[in-house]
Formats: sequence, C-alpha cells, structure tokens
Amino acid sequence: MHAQVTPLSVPALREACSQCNLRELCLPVGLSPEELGQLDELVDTRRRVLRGQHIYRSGDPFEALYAIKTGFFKTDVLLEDGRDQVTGFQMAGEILGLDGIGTEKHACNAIALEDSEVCVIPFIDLENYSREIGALQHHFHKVMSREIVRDHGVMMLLGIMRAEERLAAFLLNLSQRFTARGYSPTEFNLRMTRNEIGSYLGLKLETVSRAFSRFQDEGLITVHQKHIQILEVAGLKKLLSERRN
Amino acid sequence: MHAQVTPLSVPALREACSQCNLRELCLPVGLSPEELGQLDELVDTRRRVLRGQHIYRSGDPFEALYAIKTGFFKTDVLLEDGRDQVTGFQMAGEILGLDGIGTEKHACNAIALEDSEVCVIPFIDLENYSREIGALQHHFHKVMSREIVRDHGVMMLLGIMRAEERLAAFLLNLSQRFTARGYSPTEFNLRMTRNEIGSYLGLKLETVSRAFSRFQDEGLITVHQKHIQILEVAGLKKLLSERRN
DNA sequence: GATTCACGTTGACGCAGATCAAAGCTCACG
DNA sequence: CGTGAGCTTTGATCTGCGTCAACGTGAATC
Repeated sequence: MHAQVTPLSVPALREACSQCNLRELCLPVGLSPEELGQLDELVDTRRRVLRGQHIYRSGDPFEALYAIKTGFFKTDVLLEDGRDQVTGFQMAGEILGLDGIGTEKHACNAIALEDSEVCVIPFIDLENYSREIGALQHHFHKVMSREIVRDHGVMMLLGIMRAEERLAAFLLNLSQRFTARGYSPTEFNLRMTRNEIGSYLGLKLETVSRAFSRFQDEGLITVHQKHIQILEVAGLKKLLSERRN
Repeated sequence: MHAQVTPLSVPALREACSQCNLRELCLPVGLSPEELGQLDELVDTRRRVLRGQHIYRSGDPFEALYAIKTGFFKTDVLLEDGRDQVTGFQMAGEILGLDGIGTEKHACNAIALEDSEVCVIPFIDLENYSREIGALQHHFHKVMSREIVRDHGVMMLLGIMRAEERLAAFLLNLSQRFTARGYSPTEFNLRMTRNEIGSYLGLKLETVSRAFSRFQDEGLITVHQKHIQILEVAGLKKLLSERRN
C-alpha cells in the first residue's frame, strides 16, 4: 500500500527505544531501565519517509502508531468539496496515528514535510505491553490526553483569536517545542509553507504573510523566507495577553 | 471542594454498569456479561449535579473521569484576559474529564446545563481494571481517540466553514447524537443559550440568531426559543457540501 | 397580572481579513 | 546562465461577520 516507504533492516532496530535520545520526550517516558529494554521489542520496524510522502492516508486501516524519530510532519483533513485543513504539525518524539484508534481507520492524512524517519508501533502490541507495564499504560494515556488539550488550544486559536494573535501563538509554540528538543528557541527554519500555516491557523496565506511582515516592521522577529528569528519573545507574548476589550 | 455536589448513597450503586441502559454507549461497550459485572465496582459513587454547577474546574487536581448518566453539560476554557470558549457539549453516555490525564490537573471547566447525574470513575481504578480487562482497555482508547477526531471536526468547523455551515453542522451533530440515544432526530430542545452556541462555533450570538432565522425563513427548521424542529435534514446537509468555489 | 430579568431578535454600520491582481524571489533544471 | 515553477509579498477592493443599539419575549416572582 505504501510501496514508496522503505523499511529499515531489522538488525538496526534492536535497542530501539533504550538507546534513543528521544526517550525523554517520546513514549518511554517514566519507564525503568528494565522496562525500557522490553520496549525495544515494541518497535518492530522503522520507516524512512521522504518529503511529500504520506505515512498514512485518511481511510487507511489503522494498525500502528508512529513515533517520529527524525523529521517533521503535518496532518490534514479533506472535506468532500475539496476544502482542507491542516490539523497539526508534528516533530521528533511526537506520536502520529492516534486518530485511527476509534474507528480502526485513519481519520486524516500524515505527510512528511521533510525527509523523516518514524518508528512503527503496532497498536495491538502497544496495548499488550501496556497491560504489563503500568508506567507505559499511564504515559500513553497522558499522550492521548495532551493531544486532546492541544486540540482545545487550537480551538481557542481558531475561535477567539485575531490573525496576529494566532500567528504569535503559533511561533511561540514552535519555539517552545524546539527548545524542548535542544534547538534554539529563537532561531529556526519553518518546514511548512505560508499556505500550510494559514490552513492550520484558519487564515489565508496572504494574511499570514502580512502578519509576518508586520511583526518584522515592529521589530519582533526577522523573516527571511522560511528562516525565522525571534527578537522579542516578550513582545509576542504580549500580543496574546493584551486584548482590547 | 465541591460541597454543592451530592453523592448518592452507596447501596444504590451496586450493579452500576451492568444494569445501566447506557451500557451500549458508554465505557462498558464490548464487554462480556462477567466483565460487565466487574465494572460495577469501578463506579464508586454517583453525583447529582444541579444546573449551573461545576463537576470540576480548570486547575482542579485530576482524580476521576465522569460518565454522564443523565443530563447535559458544557466544557469551556477561560483565557487570562477573560475571553472564553466552549469546547464541547456532552450528553448521556459520554465521558468527561479526559483533559486532566495529561497534566494531572483539569484543563477546562465542566458545567451542567441541566440537572444531571454522573458516575464517578476514579482514574487509577480504571487503569487497573483495564490492565485486566482487555476489552475495557481497548474501548477506553477508542473513546479517547474519538474525542481527538471530534476535536479535529471542530477545528474544521472553526477553520474553514462559514457561519451557516457551522450552525447546520452543529444541528446535524446534535440530531445524530439524540438519535443514538433513542430521541427524535428532528425535534429537540437546546439546553444551551445562543451565546454558548456562538462560543462553541466561534460566532457571536447575534450571528447565531440570524442564522437560525435564515434557516427558518428558508423552511429548513422551525425555531421557538430553545425548541428546534428540523424540517429538511437534506437541506441542512446540502449547506455543508455545496460550496461556492 | 404587573414587574423584572435573562435571553433572543433585528437593524444599521464598520472593520478584519478574504479575494483579486500583479510583481518579486529562489531554486531546480536544461 | 536562462527559464520556469512554486512560493511569497504587497496593494486595492470587497464582504461576512462583529459591534452597537433598540426592542421583543417568556418565565419567574411577588
């Protein structure tokens, strides 16, 4: 079904989680060393996904979750009439595929925005292991819960914030996630287009572009194409809290 | 902390789930009769919640999930600046509190829109039981996953639909959920105000009111205050699919 | 049955962001 | 190194919904 996706050779996979430098961010959080060893068997393959390729598509049968080892993804949903919306951007250590559990079919498309690598976690195995390893079970529940809370945050974005607030919140969120991964909080490259940002934020690409320009004029950030430098974190945060009404 | 909430006497609780007529909608879905019997111990109390009362508030420590036995709720989130947004409306058989698992604190407020009754499910017990009962574990995962998918649907609403589409989608969603509970698909009373509908849909109450009036003028529905009758389901559905572009 | 209060409806007007249009920038490819 | 394609920026104009304001309505209370 996904012929374009290349599985890695099995030998490379032993000690998948226990040696992974993302284990403090990803599913293994909170496990003891022995439990971590058990988890190595949970990840049965890794897959390389080239930029533009799907890991799964809306409607595909759900079988596994995907932990992002390296790279950057977006998820989106298509309406019958052709309109679509980006529902999230995911980076290393985050889990893709949670949308498929409920109906046994994926409810969105997951697309690599750069060449990436994911760990395939067959869901049935995850459920089995989490019956044995309480810490895994609990952490998995936390991951799902946080996804729900994150979505509520996006609903707030879309429901009550104005364009510039949305973009400021978006940049601050990216900054924080890059920080957690050891990258610069203030300087990074966007992996997505203005159109994709707009789709995520419920705005048109022109509006996103104008907001970037406005932030730059005000000295809050510098923008060179996809390269963003945040000059005044506080200024962006102020945009979110200070509200005329 | 919630002094206003009245726990029911314990004797009333034995056989909580196994006798509940919501067991086909709620957490016990897919359990065998014996497993169902085990579940009866999971629900340790029920609570009456009067209209306007909270089951929990944002920031409260997370300890339990709440299965709605009767009644109707909303969840909302407040921003520091006073703006707030309704993140969902919940009815019998649905689970409240999933937002608290990730951080051990509730991330929103849950408020009864009519006098209601909820089953209290201590989360630690749920995790314990679901380690023993695979079907419970799996169904709980489905419940969480569906919540994520539902939220994505709301994101689509807020991100790309126009006012009348949002309201049509809202009415159709209510209709479908009432149907699943054995009520009329075409005639029901709204438990929430125009303001609350607007907050959920990212619209102002005036816009909601105008859209209701417009639907009525077009013969799609009749509106008498909170009483709604859907005259043309197909007409509402058409609003969603037919899109000028 | 008069009073009140929360909620809802309707109209007039304004504005944030959409839409339409044109031009610039960057990079891949022959 | 010239060409083209995709992405981005910027300007001009339009419009759906927000805002403000006034009035209507039904249910509760006395």
